[in-house]
This record gives sequence, structure tokens and C-alpha cells, in this order.
Amino acid sequence: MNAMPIKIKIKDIAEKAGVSAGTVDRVLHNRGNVSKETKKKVLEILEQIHYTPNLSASALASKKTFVFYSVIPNCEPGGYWKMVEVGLRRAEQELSDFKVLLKINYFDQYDSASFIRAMDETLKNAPDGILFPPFQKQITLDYTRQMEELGIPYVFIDSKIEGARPLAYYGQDSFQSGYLGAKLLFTQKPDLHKIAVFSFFHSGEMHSNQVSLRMEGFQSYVGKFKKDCELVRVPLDAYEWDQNERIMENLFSENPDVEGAVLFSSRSYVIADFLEKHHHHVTLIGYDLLEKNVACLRKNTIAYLIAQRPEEQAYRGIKAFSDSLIFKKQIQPINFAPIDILTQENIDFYLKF
Amino acid sequence: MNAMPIKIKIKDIAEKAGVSAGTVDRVLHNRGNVSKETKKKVLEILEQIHYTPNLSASALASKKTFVFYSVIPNCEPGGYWKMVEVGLRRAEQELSDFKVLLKINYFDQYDSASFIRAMDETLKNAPDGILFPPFQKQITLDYTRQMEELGIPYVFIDSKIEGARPLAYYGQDSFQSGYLGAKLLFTQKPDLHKIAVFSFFHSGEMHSNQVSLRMEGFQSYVGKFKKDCELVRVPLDAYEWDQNERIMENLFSENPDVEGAVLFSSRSYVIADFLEKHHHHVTLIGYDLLEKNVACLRKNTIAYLIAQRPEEQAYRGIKAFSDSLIFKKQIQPINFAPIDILTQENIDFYLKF
DNA sequence: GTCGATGCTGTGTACGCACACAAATATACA
DNA sequence: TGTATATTTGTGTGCGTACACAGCATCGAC
Repeated sequence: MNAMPIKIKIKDIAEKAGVSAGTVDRVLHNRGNVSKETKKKVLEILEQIHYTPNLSASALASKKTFVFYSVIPNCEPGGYWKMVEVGLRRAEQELSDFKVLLKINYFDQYDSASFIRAMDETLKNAPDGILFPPFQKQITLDYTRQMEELGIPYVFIDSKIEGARPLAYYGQDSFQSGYLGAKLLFTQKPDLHKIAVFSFFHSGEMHSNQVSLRMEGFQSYVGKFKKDCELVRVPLDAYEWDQNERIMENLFSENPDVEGAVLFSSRSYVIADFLEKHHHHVTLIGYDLLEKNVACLRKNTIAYLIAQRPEEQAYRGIKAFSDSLIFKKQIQPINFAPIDILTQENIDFYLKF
Repeated sequence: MNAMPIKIKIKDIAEKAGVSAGTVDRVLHNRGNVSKETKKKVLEILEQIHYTPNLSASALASKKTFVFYSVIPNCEPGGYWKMVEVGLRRAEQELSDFKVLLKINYFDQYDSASFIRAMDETLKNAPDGILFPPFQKQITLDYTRQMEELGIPYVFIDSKIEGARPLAYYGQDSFQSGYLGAKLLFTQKPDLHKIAVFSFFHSGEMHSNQVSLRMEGFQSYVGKFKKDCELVRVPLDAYEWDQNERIMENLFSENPDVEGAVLFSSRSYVIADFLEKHHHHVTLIGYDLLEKNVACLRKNTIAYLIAQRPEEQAYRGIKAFSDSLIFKKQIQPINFAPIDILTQENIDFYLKF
């Protein structure tokens, strides 16, 4: 009845080959200390029989502990990177039976030196895998080259860069999400001819690859369909809000005809709150499902939110390591997350999820 | 260094409670034979400590074999349901270490009696879970009610029906995929005023819920945006091709102004091949990524293919059972698969995947 | 006070593998 | 031939859990 098709185990192979289980184990794991002839004999049996190790038993017996590192920006409560961290921890939790450890090193996303410090620190520990969002392209490529030499697999989240060979990527098609941002903005106001494009810097630095790519996508749409529309760049300081108010005031007094705005990083609510006070006729497109952004969406101070799935992406990123290294599965290298369009009408649905 | 945060095991709980591991096990699994006081004591400890069983050890030691059944239409080589079967088998393979067995019962999708036979047969075996595409609504609801009474979880693939409480659904939003079909057809020919809507029957029967819902979606689009467009239903016989040729000839001689066509099930290539011979000016929208359909897409005898991910959906359906029953995870109940739009330009990308 | 019967509890084994260690064999050299 | 050493092979234990079984106490009936 319950005729479980008997699964082949190491012992079976050992018997067939006329050797002991220990020897088969040595062959399977390339541990050496096996004579050429016996090795050949065992390998022949393995060719014939399709042996797949029992993962439960393997995990249970294994003494190896896997240590994965994640290098992400400092995460403030309720912020985007906090959600990433939640996903990371969920993956760690789920893999705890497989002796998987996750460590996180943080950096300041507006300070390349701190990224470099965090990465150096991480590499020193010779981890079994590193998950991180690509920082400024050249700096990142430096590290991906190092990791490839050291044989350390790495996973990109958030955005990706060309020229690297990550084990996998989990995130949006950033360009496309920027492109969509433009499309949505013009859906609201087809005749826009001046758009404020905000971005956060600090001491002149802004290295978010994600933001750059979204910007390209946005521009691409405008270049294709709305050639006459002008984009006004507005650099804000990530940490000093006082002067930002002034910058924005200036912007609008010099450009009273700005009627659309966009910010490619997650703190759209900052812009929205400003606009609400003084310029509520400006239509704003924002990114990412933060609570504060959602509040703005409900108040209609943000017209559309374009969201990704930070928790899910981080979770799957870590799972990619375990699937590849522990469970020997093939990994799909490119994994574009859905580009969710959030409006007042459908936001509840996304929150529940 | 490798300070693995020590995971709590049954033994730890046993010590804390001053009982043996066996007793803790009895409490954990509600196996009875434990005095009220000891049970209370153990439960108290369990409240304090957050114990999660080691899944590897659990799987290894467990004697229980899970038997899942899938009830799907007969699958011809290269057909849609063959792809579903591949996904099912892949899941079985992957779960073989967890004593999971998968059995498949087939039915004729144009014969409700055969569906009923297959379901009855399946239920007789008291499986641990049943995965199937909802057949005609009333018949299906009969069975879902039975399964709910018996405590047998079930998963829908392909399409879903209201009024049932499946553990999960994996498939498209069928209505939406029909809606999209209409949209794409009119993208090609905005001024269409007569569309042939083909469907396969056999001895008058056609119970595919999926097809019905797509039809609704299609009609909804037409009703909303193209009120003047007429839909001509063309019932074909699923098994007797000779007479179909005649039916189609008649159709086109009586309606020479038909310039668009759609078939909501997967064998679009059949229609495409006919149209190619005699009516290549007709634009055809098809469904599903079959090899033969792709060939038509390349020849441009199918304008767009709307595809789902049959293998993936089936795979995830089975995994839902194991995740829920074996790994005690929460399952996301509704899982809409992407509605992929395939054209000559992007088809290669989907095939590679 | 003996005998079961019953309820409760502890012990022991198996699951399949990884890995340490012991044993056996082969090789080198005196 | 004997001893020392390297190479190859087999054996045994533990991983944490599930579950069978044995042991123990309590109780009632005779």
C-alpha cells in the first residue's frame, strides 16, 4: 500500500561496490584517501544508480556552519532597509536547523568610505556568501572581482550592475520602475512641462545605483514621449532638513510652473509633507511601501507609490545561498520582483499581504 | 567565533521540566498518556521557551508517509497538462526525503463523469492533500464540501471558484487574462467588428472553469470599450477534427467579415493552422506556451500568446501541502501567476526560462 | 496480600549521513 | 626479515527526533 519506492542510500552503494560506507562517503565528498581503483569502482556505481543524498540526514550530521553576511545601509525604524532586515532575519530563522548564521554589517549610504569599510570588514571573515545592494558601480566591481577570486558567492538585492557575476539578483528592473514612474505621472497630468526631480545627497555623495537607474528609466520615458518636458534636478541633503526647506522654496519661486515631482528613493513622505503645506497642486510620484508614504497616499499628497517587496527580496536572497550551497539546487540568476503600483484604491490589499 | 546560538531541543525542555524526553514528546504531539500535572508543567516551560523542532531530525525520524493526490486532465505529450505533470513530479522529487508520495489520477476534461470517477477514486484513498483544477462549479463544490468535512486540504491550480476554501490557489487571474486577450486583439486591429470565439467541446460538454472565466473577461473588455463588436461563438469538437474543418469553413463563408479570433484553451495552433491555409488575414490570440503554439507565433499565425506558468504553478501547489503539513508554515492562499504576454520579439526569453 | 489492569513515565533504537578514529594493508628502507 | 611510515579502508559515534517498548506505581477486585 504505502510502498515507498525505496530510496538509495550510501550503504546500498557501498554494498554494490563491495566497499564500506566510509569509502563511498570519501568519494562523494572528494575527501581523498581513496585508491584510484576503488574510486573508479564507486564512481561507476554512482553513474548507474541515481543517488541523491538525504538532505535531512545530511543536515543533521553535518558539522559545518554556514555564515552568510549581508551588507546594507543603516536602517531606521519604519524605513526601507528595516524591511530588508526583517526578510533577512526570517530567512535566518528558517534556516537555523541547517546551521546557518547570518551577520549584518551596516554602512551609511551617503558615504562611500563607510561602504568600503563594511565590505572590507565582511571579507575579512571569509563568509560563505555575501548579500548586498550594489553601491556605486566602480567600487562594487572592485569587490565583486575580489569575491570571485576568493570563490565567495554573492547576491545582489535592490538593483544590479553589469559586469558582475552574482549568484543571483533579487529586485526590480530598476530602469523599468523609473520608466513606469514617468508614465504614471503623465497619466495624472498629460500636459506637464516641468517636473522637479528630487534626490538625497550628503556632502555631495549619492551612490545609490537603484536611484540612478530609475532616473535613467524616467528620463527615457520623457525623452521618448514628452520631449518638451523639462526636468529640474533638486539635490537635497539627506541629513540636514533645515536648508532643504529653503532649497525647495527657491525652486518653486523660481519655477512656479512645476506641477509634477518625483523622488526615486523611499522617503517620499518628506517631499509630500512639504508640498502639502505650500504647493498642494504638485503631483508627486513616490517609491516604496513605507508606512509614512502610505499615509501620504491616503491623503492624496502622493499620487502613486511604486513599490517593491524588500522583505521578500532579502529573504529569497539568503535562500539562494542555502539552496545553492546546502541543497545543491540550480539558482535562477535574474529574479525581477513585481513592480507594484499602489493607489488609494488598492493600497489596503498590499498592506494586508 | 562560530558561536552558533544554541538551539533548544527536546532534551533541554525535558531537563527543565524534570521529566524525560519521551514525556515532552508526548505533550508536543498530544499523544496522551501524560498526567495532567506533568502536562501542565511541560506546557509552562514551552510557553517560556520558544521551542522549534529541528525539521531535519524530525523528518529523518518520522515514520509517517504523506500521500498527495493530483487529479488532472489526461495529458498528451507537448500539451498543457503535460507541463503541469512535470511540475508535480519535480515537487515530488524534491520532497522525496520527507516521505512524500504523489499519485496522479487523470480524467477527460470533456466528460464530467470521468472527473467524478477520478475524484471518487481519489477520495477513497484518504490522501493527505488533493491538488486539482476546479471543474464545473457545482460538481467541484460538491467535492470541496466533502473534503472539508473529511479534513483533507486541497489546492486549486489553473483557475479557482468562489465558495470553496482551498488551502491555496496557484494560477492566473483567469478573468483578467481573458480581459487582456481582448485588449491585445484590439491593439492589433482597433476597428474589429466581428470576432470568432472558438471553444472545444465534446458531446456537448465543456466544463473548463478556466475557459469560462477567460471568456467573461474577454466579454467584459468588449462590453466596456467595443460595444459594437460582435462575438461569434464557434463550438468545435475536441476529438473529431474532420467536422471541425467544415464548421470553420461555414463560419467564414457566412461571416466573411470576421477578422479576429480567439481560443481560450491551449490548442491555439489548431486554429492557427487552419487560418493559415485559408484565412491568413484573421488575427488570432492564443493561450499558453506550447511548442506548437510558439511555432505559430514565430510564423505570425498567432499574433499574441498569453501564457501562464503551468510547471511552476503545479510545483508550488504541491509544495503548499508540504509547507503547511510538514513544515507548519503559513500558506499564502491566493497566488496569482504572472500573465505573460508573448510575442515574436520576446518569446526566446520565455523559452530559455 | 496477590493478581491483573490501567495509567503514566523513562529508556532505547532507528532514521541516513558526516566525520573521527581505529584497523588493515601497502610501501619504504635498513 | 623486520621495523617504521604512508596509504587505504572499515567501524563507530553522534546529530535531534519519533516511536516502540519496558518498567513502575497505583488501584480495585478477589
